[in-house]
Amino acid sequence: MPELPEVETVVRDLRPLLVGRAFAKIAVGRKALRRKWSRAWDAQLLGKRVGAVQRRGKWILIELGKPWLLVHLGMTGQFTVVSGDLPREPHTHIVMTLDDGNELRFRDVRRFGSVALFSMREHVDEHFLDMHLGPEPFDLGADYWRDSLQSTRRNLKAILLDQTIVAGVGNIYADESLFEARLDPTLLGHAITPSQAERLREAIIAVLTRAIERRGSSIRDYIGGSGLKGSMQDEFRVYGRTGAPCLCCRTPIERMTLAGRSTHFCPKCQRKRR
DNA sequence: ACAGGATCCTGGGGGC
DNA sequence: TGCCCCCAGGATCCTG
Repeated sequence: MPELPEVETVVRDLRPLLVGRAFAKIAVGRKALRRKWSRAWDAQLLGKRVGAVQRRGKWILIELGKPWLLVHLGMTGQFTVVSGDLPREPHTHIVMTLDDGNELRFRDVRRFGSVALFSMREHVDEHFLDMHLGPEPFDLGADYWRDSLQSTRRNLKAILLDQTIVAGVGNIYADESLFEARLDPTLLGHAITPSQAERLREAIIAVLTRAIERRGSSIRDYIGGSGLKGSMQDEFRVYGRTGAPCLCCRTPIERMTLAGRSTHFCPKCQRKRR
């Protein structure tokens, strides 16, 4: 569900509500998330004060002095701070009561998300190294990006979804970026010219930046850290617009499966050229 | 090296 | 109303 813009929005929403707050109480449901909650983490969290809230790729990082909480929203995760008076919605798996009466809640219908505690920041960074998490899209070096594309025979859609090449892009923004760059999603990385690579790099940054300004896309489950929805879904140019006219040339948007994910594109604007 | 499929889950929507 | 099938902002594992 949430890609970089949605995760960034959650982080920006949570930051003012969490920094300086301490955890007074923890309640964890029985159903496991992608990582099982360790009871030992309760004691490590209680009484700790939040020092910082950060994002890396699609990951949320919360500094608690020495320990760090690492959260991934999966497909349907919601991470919000709300008044403790509000009823808990179904599928709320973790509730952390804050010292101001609010609650930090993790809700996730499909439970593809994960929440884990690391005893120190270095362990979080090691975790990212282990998974070979790629650079942030905004820090993508032009040379690194071009070389990454040209050294593989995979198609552009698969490359964009690969978190080890660039972190944070998911199914929606991969499609929107490819349209922005007017590139065919089936083009192979090694066939990309330097100028096409650069166009795609700039397109990713432009699309993600606009999406962050819109607080991300709320299609089904996504809400920000304070419960507000995003509005980027109103500006999709290809994602979810199968059969609808291309906003540039009126050609019906097509849909195909690539890298196991539905892929939306304009067959005319994104046509392969030679 | 890479594509494709299955898996982990739950719920919504469409067709019959 | 019920049932069945397909679909979903992700990531990982296995097969060919």
